[in-house]
Order: sequence, then C-alpha cells, then structure tokens
Amino acid sequence: MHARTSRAAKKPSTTAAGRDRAILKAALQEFTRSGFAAARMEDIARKAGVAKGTIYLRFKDKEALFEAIVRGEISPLVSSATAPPEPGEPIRVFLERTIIPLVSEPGRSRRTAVIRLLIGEASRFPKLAEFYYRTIIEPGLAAFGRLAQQAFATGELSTDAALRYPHLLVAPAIVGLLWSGLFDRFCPIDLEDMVRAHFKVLFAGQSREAKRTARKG
Amino acid sequence: MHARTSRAAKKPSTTAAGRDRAILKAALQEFTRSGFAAARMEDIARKAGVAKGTIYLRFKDKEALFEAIVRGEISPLVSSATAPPEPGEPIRVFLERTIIPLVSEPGRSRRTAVIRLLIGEASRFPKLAEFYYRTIIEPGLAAFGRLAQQAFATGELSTDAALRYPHLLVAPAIVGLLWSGLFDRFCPIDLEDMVRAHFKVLFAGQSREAKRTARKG
Amino acid sequence: MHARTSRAAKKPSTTAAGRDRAILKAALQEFTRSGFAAARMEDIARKAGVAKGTIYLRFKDKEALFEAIVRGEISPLVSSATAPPEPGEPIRVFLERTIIPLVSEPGRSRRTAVIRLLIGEASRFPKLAEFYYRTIIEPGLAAFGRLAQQAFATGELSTDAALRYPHLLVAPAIVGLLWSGLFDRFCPIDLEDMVRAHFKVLFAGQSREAKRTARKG
Amino acid sequence: MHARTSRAAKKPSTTAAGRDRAILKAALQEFTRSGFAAARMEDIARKAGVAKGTIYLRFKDKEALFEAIVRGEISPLVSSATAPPEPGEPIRVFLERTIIPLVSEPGRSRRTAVIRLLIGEASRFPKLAEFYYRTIIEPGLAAFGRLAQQAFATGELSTDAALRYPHLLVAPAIVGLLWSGLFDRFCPIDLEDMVRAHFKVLFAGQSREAKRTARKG
DNA sequence: GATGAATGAGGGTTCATTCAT
DNA sequence: TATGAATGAACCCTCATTCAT
Repeated sequence: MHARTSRAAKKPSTTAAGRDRAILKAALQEFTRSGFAAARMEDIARKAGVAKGTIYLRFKDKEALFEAIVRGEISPLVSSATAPPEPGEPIRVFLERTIIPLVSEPGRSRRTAVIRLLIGEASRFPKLAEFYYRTIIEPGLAAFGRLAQQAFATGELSTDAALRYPHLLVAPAIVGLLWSGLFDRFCPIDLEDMVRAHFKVLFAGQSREAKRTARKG
Repeated sequence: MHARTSRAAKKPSTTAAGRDRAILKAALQEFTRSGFAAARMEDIARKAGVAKGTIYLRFKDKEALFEAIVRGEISPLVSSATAPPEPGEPIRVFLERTIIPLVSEPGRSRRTAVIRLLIGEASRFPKLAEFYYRTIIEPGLAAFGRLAQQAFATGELSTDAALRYPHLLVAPAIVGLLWSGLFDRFCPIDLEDMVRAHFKVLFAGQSREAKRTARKG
Repeated sequence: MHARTSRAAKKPSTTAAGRDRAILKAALQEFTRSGFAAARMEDIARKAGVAKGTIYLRFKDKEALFEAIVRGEISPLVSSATAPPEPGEPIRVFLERTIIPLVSEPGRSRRTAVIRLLIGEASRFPKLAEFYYRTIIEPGLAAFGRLAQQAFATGELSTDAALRYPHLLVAPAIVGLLWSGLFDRFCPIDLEDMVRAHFKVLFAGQSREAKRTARKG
Repeated sequence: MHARTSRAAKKPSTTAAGRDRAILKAALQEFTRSGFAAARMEDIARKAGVAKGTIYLRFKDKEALFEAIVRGEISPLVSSATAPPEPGEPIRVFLERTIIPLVSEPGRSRRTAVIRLLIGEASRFPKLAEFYYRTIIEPGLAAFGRLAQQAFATGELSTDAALRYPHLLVAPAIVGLLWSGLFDRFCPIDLEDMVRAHFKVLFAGQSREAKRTARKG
C-alpha cells in the first residue's frame, strides 16, 4: 500500500531548468490522466522526482502550474502555424507540411493531451481559453483563411468553403488527435494518411484545373 | 438560513421517475460546469431539489451517477446514427439530414457539454469510454462507412477518402460543437452552414457525374 | 502517540446548542493554551467530542470560531459594566459590587483566558480589537467616568484622578487577572482583597469628608 | 527578483555581534507583529538582512531565538527596578522617577510589545514565564514592597494597601502600556500624566501628614 | 562562515458518504 | 422513503529546518 516503488525520478536533474521541465512534464501527465481537480500535487512531485514543496518554489499554486503547462505547450505551435509558405510552393503542399507534423510522432501524445486538457478544463479556466484563442486559434485561422484565399484565386481550391470556414482545413487533424487519445486502443488510425486523404478531397478540383493552368503557363 | 431558498427545485416532482430525471439533469449541468472531480454532490442535490441523501437512494455513488448521465445522453443518439436512408434518397441529403441536427438548436449546448465531458473525463472512466465507443462510435462509423461505399459506388463521391476514413464525414460537426463550447463568445460561427459547406466540398464531383447518372437513369 | 485515550467528549450532547457550546468551550481552552495560530482544529474537535468537519458546519473557519469565542465571552460583561448603581448606593460600594465579581470565582480563569487571548492576538485581529473597544471598553470607561464624577461631586472622591483616567478604577483588577493567569503558580494573590484595598485607597478621603457630609445632611 | 531588494538590511553589519543584534531586533518585531507561531523565520531573516540559514548558526531553533529575545529585552529592566532611592529622596519621587520612564518614549512601543508578547505566549513557554518571574517580577515586587514599607513608616503612605499588594504601585503603568498597544488608535492617553495622577492619589495623605512631619523634622 | 534551494511533516479545509430521525 | 447533520479521509499549501555549494 505504501508503494514507494514506481519508477519515480527519471532524472534527478540538478539544474533548475531541468527540474522545471521535469515538473512540467510530470504535471502534464498527471493533469492529463486525472484532470485538473483530481490530479494530486504529491503525485506530480513524485513523478518529477522532487518534494512536494519544491513545486511551490516555482509555481504559485496548482492553477499556476496548470497554466504554465498549457502556455508552454502552446508557444511552440505559434510559429509553425503562421509561417508563410515558400515562394512558389502550392498551398496544398504547404498545408500538409504544416498540419501533418501536428498529428505525427514525436509529440503526438503530448499534443493530444494538451488539447484534451484544454477542452475538458476550458470552462474552469476561461482566462486560459481566451489566451489560447488569442494566441493560437485566431491568428492561426486567419493565416489559414488567407492561404485558402490564395488557393482559391489560383484555382487550387474550386470552392469557397475553406475561405469561409478555415476550420474545415484543420478539423480532421483535431478530430484525429482526439481520436488517438480516446479510441486508439480500440481502433488505431493512420492520422497522417487521413489528413492527406482529406486534403486530396479538398483540393480535388486542382488535378484538372491546376494542370490546365500549368499547361497554359 | 434554512436553505430551500434559491430557485432550486424547478419541479418538486413527487414521482420517483421525476426525481430521477431532475437529479440527472442537475448532475449533467454540474458535471459540465465543473468536471467530474470538482462537481459537488450538494450542488447537484440542491439544483435537483432533493436532499443530498436522496441521490444515494438512486445511485450507488458519484461515479454511478456520472455513468448514468453519459449513458442516458448517449442513447438518443444511437438510433439517429444508424437508421438507414430513405429509399432513393441521395447519400448527401441523408447525411445532412442526420448530422446537421446534431449541431443545431435545440440541444446543441447539451450535446457540446456531453462531448466535452467525455473528452475531458474519458481517461478517468475507461469503462465509459469503451461503452461509448462500442455503442456509438463503432456502429456509427460503420454505418457512415457503408454510406460512403454506396455513395462511391453510385459516383456521388469521387474519391475513396470517406470510405477509408468515415471520420472525415463528421469531423467538421465535432469540431464545430467543440468550437461552440469553447470560442463562441469570441467568434460565433454558423455550424449548420459550415457542415453544409463541408458536404458541398466532399460531394463536389457529384454535381457533374451524379447529374449525368440521373439523366441517364 | 496515537492517543485516542484522553478524556475526550465530556458530554456527547446531541442538541445543536449543546454542541455549539462544547465546541466554543473546547476552542477557548485550546486557543488559550496555544494561541490562535498554534491551536489545532483537530484538538478542538476532539476536546469538544465532535469530528473535525463538524466545527465547519457552525463556523466558517478558524478565525470565525475565534471571533465567536471572544464575542460570546464579551457579551455577558456588557450589562454588568453599564448598569447604573442603586439609588442611594455609595459609588464605592457599587464599584466593588461591579468589579470584584470580575476577578472572582466562578469564571475567573475563563475571564483571564479571554483577556490574555485578546492582548496576545489583538494585533492579528484588529477588527476584533475594535469590536472589543467599542462594545466594552469605550462604554465601560464612560460609565466609570460618570461614576467618578458623581463620587467627586459628593466628596466620595477627593481627587479628580479617576475622573480624568477612569482606567485607574479597573487597572488593579486587570493586572490581577493577568497575574492569576501568569504567576499564580509561583505566588497566588487574593484578588478580591487586592481590589478592595485599592478602593480603600482611592476613596480614602471619603472616611472623613463623606462622613461629615452625611452628618450635616 | 533575487531578494536583497526592499529596505531589508539596515546595516549589513559584518561583525558577528552586529548580525546577532540585527537578528534579535528583527525577530522581536516579527514575533510582536505575529506572535510566536505565526512569525516566519524567512521574514525575520529578510528584515535582519541575512539568509535564513544564518539564523540557525546562532540560534538552535525558533524557540531558542524567541527565548533569547525575551531574556535580552528583560535584562535592561532589572537594574532600574531594584536600584535604591537616593538618600533623603521621598519614595513618591523615587517611584515616579523609576516607573514613568517605563511608560515613556523612547522605548514605549518596544516595552508594550514585549509585555504583550509575554502575556500572549507565556502558557506556551512556562520556562520563560518562570524566568521572567524570578528575574523581574519577584525581585521587583519585593523592592517595591520595601519601598512601600518605608513610605508607610514615614507617613508618606497613609494606608497599608501598597505594602500588602505592591502590584498596586505598578498596575496603572502596566495597564497603560497595554492600552497604548491595543487602543491608542481609538483613544490615545497621556501615560505619564496618568501614572502621576495615580501616585497623587496613593500618596494623598502625604500632603497633610508628610508636610507636618517635614515641618516638625 | 554564509547562503537559499530543497525538503516533508503538519494542519486547515473540503466534500463524498452515512445513518439516526 | 426522504432528510441533512455528522463524519473523517484526503489534499493543497506552508514553513521550520537542513545541507550542498
């Protein structure tokens, strides 16, 4: 009953930054496993290989730790979402290059965890939801909208659906990530292939029209 | 001081079934607002207009109550998802007729809540996640897969993407529901229109080929 | 270490009021023994014969419990301090009748405890100190001041010291109570006699002058 | 961010004695502000301008620090209380000369603090209370008792009250100090004047009798 | 010596659950 | 059957104390 077994501290990293990372990693795991309210600070500490009190040296309280996780996980996504395509690169290629890594290893499980965490806890952390929206969602969707516009102008896209709802570009990736967290044990799916298949449908008109454009050019 | 104030009990229904319904409704609201761990039995009781102890006469414990909610909310979805299309009805029409109500009022907020609840709590309730998968997801996706097959056979669908990944048929609806729960306050979107736009893209080839088929038939 | 022995619940009183009283009594003892910060809610509960959680049904938190004690102990003092003397009663007699009970059994140890508690914790509970001042000190001193004025007017008092500083009337009683709490084990003193001796000094002129007045009257 | 900011260390005295003094001063302030249990070693360290660990180089633990303070504050009082009156000096004059400085600036607030600290914490530090009693109270009262005896013998005092209860000589000073700590913000009083008024009453007979004695002598 | 990051026991408070009425 | 007062296990957080640098 007193356990104490477990593979507790993976690396008793002595550097401050190392400890921070260990704490954040452990916290992400525990919050993901149990949700914010049910996650126990003691478990996070043990998993991170530090004492309970140590966490409070870095993070004001459980809530601050939670927010730090989400913010920390979100930052890396920002750049990738809004970087522009290479000159001359077809939009479809750019989109696949951008979105497929989001659903690929390495990092898939971590991304899945954060997304599920946000979805599950957003109503208890409206500030965080707003931060997420302003930082990622809004600029990301705006960028995708502009790409859709370009693609529509060049004939890569034959309908305006993705202009009006850039959400449609990423919906399969989102659903795929959620799926991998919820149902992979019952029925794993090839997320990369699914995302590619989705883009094949979206850019279906391209095969004909874009080729024509290419021929004439 | 003596409680019983507030606009708690909407109907102090004396029938057992009425109390059950009141408890389940209140519990759904509280679990949705706070998540499983943070929801308080006392709040559920007050909102249902019963005493705390009464809940335990019907449900073994908090977990049993949670499971009852999810199962109760899921059942109504089952029939709609697996009913066959009307004879002669185009698949696209059937899909829109089936999926759009899931993202429409009335009931949208409730559906959003249940989905977010499941996503947030699934890892703590693997049994429930499995039940959900077996009851809804698996048969639902199988049905959608068969529909996609038919649509592909008749030329309604010009690619096999939706055959291999029926998820693609519903992804925008899922993402739309999540969006409405998370970001509507920042940027509301017309879910019905988005879902329709999605199907317009998916069945894009149809305009030409299906019409030809129809002409010849 | 696991005790559980102790003479815990003196009376497992079933009435709500009885429990309240038991809690307040236990809390006074513990706060007195240990001070506010060091007193443990668990000890208070055990001494009161209730579970830890029960205290929180009646008192919002430790602070509210502390305030309830002080306020509850103070109320009984209010009436005694401000009741007027009987008609024709010499002021000295009235003062002795009023003040001596404050330093006498029964209730001395309790009064000592509350005074020491207030003195020790006042800086952490400024609200309570103000309440104490407005409720007891200010009206009490005002009443004593009026009495001193009367006594001076009739010649019972030969100096105006007690008019300007009514504190002087009660200082020995206060110091006596503090003494009994701090040093009785080393050197017990007869508080009643000391208070009486003090009044004998204060009203020393009276023997001559008041008698003269009485004779003439 | 790296501490050391704030107006902490008044003098980063490098000498050991200087550090000791700084620590004791800071500790007195913090213990006074918060009481023993609630005072934080970290706050004491910061206020003293040293690191937390440094305190433990000089004092075994929090309790030892507390005792050192009280003992250190008490020593200066010892001499003043037991020094004998000048030859030919009236007792009343000597008493005023001795007691009034105790309630006067500078040092009043410090004395108030120590007294309140002792009263509040005595029950948790019976050793300290005994030390205080043996060192200050007992010899002090004995000295005052002898003075009262002299004064009674010479007719300066017309009653034996102060012989039997030397406490009466200092009670107003004690109460005055407590008052200044508790209620000065509501109603400040002139402690020196009050103490003088008290002695005027105590030595009231003196005006007549002592003068007669003086005349005859 | 001096530091302050790290520790972990301890305690206030909450809340799921029970049970006498 | 319904109630809600009582329970006490569980958990977040604090802070006295230690010790590697």
